[in-house]
Amino acid sequence: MNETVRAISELNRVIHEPGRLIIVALLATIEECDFLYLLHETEMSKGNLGSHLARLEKAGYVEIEKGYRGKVPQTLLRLTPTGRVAFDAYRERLKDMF
Amino acid sequence: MNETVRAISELNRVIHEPGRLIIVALLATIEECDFLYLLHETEMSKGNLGSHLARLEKAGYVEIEKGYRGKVPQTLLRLTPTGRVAFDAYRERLKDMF
DNA sequence: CAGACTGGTCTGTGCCGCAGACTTATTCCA
DNA sequence: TGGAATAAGTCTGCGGCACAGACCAGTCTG
Repeated sequence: MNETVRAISELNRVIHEPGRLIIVALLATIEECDFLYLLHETEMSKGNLGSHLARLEKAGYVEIEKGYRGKVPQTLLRLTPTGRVAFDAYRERLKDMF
Repeated sequence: MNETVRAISELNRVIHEPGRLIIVALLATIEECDFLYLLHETEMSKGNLGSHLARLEKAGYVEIEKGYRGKVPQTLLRLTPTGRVAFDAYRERLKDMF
């Protein structure tokens, strides 16, 4: 098995999925945002976005903080340190690929 | 929608899937090989490899030529020009991403 | 001629991406 | 003040896909 093959087969599948890759890439640059921002930016459906976020949280890559802005509920999303490490590692593997 | 998001959401899903990405990346460098070479190199199961190849053929990215080596059947795999273009485009998008 | 090897194909299963309906709470407006 | 509209998600169901492994047809080997 050559190095390219190894690099690809070791890609982090949680991050590799385009829907989640978008989320992680966004959070990596903007630090923090709310659900609606992601909803508009990604153009996903609410259901899809919600499930991707749940998956990222389960993996320990994203922190989901449910709170209020005034009386309106608001969910804030942040990349965890673990998530950032995983994302950086993912990008390194991509570079190895080519 | 920012540029990174756009680049990711326009990624070619056929190629993006790691199983097929391995196949395409291999074929891009070695030009031609047979089924068993891929089988060993990728460490996939036969069923999985066969279905990925079928999908790539359907997309017009890989050419599957069934023939014989002596009396033993042999299937040769090649990237089509379309496949090469698609792969190059995929890599360009990845570069745009970061 | 039995058993092993080559070179694949077929079938089944379980997970996952995705959309949209549903929910609860608040605010706007006539 | 009652009803529509909006915010902010959650829940449910469907279809498709990745993947493994059983199966098969032909060939070689002892």
